[in-house]
Amino acid sequence: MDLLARDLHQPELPVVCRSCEARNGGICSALKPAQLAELSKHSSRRKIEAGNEFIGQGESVSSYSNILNGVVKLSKVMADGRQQIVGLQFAPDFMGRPFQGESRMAAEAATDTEICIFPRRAIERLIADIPELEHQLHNQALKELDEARDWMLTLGRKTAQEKVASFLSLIASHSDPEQQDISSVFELPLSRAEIADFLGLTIETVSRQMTKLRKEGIIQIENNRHVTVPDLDRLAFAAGND
Amino acid sequence: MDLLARDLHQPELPVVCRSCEARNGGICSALKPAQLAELSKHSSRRKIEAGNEFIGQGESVSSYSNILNGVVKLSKVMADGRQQIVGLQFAPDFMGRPFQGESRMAAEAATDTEICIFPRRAIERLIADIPELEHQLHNQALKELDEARDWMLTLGRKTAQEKVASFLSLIASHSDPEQQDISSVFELPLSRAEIADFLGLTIETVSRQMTKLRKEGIIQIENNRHVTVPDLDRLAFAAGND
DNA sequence: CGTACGGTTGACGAGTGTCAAGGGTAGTGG
DNA sequence: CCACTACCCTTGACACTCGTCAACCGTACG
Repeated sequence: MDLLARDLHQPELPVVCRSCEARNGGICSALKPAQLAELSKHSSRRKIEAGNEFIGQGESVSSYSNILNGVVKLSKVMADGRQQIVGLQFAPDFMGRPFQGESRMAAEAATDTEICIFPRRAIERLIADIPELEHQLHNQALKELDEARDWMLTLGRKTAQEKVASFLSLIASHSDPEQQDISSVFELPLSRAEIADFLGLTIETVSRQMTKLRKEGIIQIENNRHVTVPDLDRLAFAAGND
Repeated sequence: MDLLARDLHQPELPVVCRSCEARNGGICSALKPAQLAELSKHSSRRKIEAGNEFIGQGESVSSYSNILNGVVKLSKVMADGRQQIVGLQFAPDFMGRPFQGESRMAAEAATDTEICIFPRRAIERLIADIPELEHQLHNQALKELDEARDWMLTLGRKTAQEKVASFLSLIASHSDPEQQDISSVFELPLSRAEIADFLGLTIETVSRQMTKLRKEGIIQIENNRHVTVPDLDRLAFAAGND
């Protein structure tokens, strides 16, 4: 509400940005309207269907983007096919690796996703001009570093059941920003195979642990993807977060 | 040589910094002599013995530091005592988490270590003034993020033998900057217990895999800590890096 | 000489992976 | 409307890697 009002008083704000879901949380919040206008001239929206890989591992990257909605998975693959998801990104995260031409992992839309694409050159010019922008990107990098290290603990030291519970906790925390006090209801953005690749397990083990959590009453499952968590504290406990 | 010559032509360079091992690689390389002089007024050197924990998990942090020499391990502990090392830092890495008062992990000297300490306020003032400094820190964060994600693949998808070989490869790559083409000789900075905590294994499994690599001729071991790798390519292959 | 500590080795068992079969649902075509 | 297929998920039986428990070794140190 407040934000819409502000928009009315800033008629110079680019039209395409006015209704942007990511403008207030993403990197664009570091930009002044004039700068946003300049950037928006070079940017474009794009819808990506679930399952679509839009950056390949080892591929050269000529653009950056903001996630407007949806979930993107970042994954690494070994030569023999073993795969590990090394990060999930949600709106309004920034994607792309400043100061590096080549991606060290693949990016794939886990759900239907919409992104706002900026050419590489435009972003790098802006970074040079606007310290606040680099500050924003730095903070996002630090956030992702924290998440990666938390997940290292999960991968290295937790049991299969704790891993699955940790994953469900993670998704729950990204689903219900408002009523995540006690219970939570959400759609899983990943298939069982993807969850396995995120947790360093097999499909079968993920499935068994989901069943076990269900039988213990910690979660309810409908349609494989729709999950209800009646008591988030119990789930956190099952995840090993005492 | 060249750098020493430059120092002679910049007499305003702080005395304590002139012989600093980290000055040309660490964050200090982003500073002009005058800024370095200002910062050095508030900085101090400190030696830390191996095994000494100097930042506790959940502790508030009032200072940042550069590693001058030695190896520092960053680790997380679960409530029941399970532990995971989430990063190793070598000279001239910067330590400390900008824009966050509390550490989410513990920092402990793995070997005898020397660091250069800066008060929190001084660094944060400098960051605000010098965009290049934030750029430097941003780059270090991105480097650590890459390393963390590489390690996620190791933790989630590699076998015990591949994990141990990966660890040895990592150490080798940080030991012999000059002759790491074919073979490598180095001292392990971590005990078996610490290696286990880094790899998400037990001491016994690490020990067994070391023995196995030794019997296969991929490594030679003396005194538990002294390791020789006759063929780094073979080690990389054993680590799953084809 | 005794103790402490870190590392190795062996025997055994638990947890997770592998392989295989089967169930549920959606989409397709007759 | 009903096969028929394809896909994802679940479940079971079994195997194997890795963890657990215990004994032992070598070195450092008092």
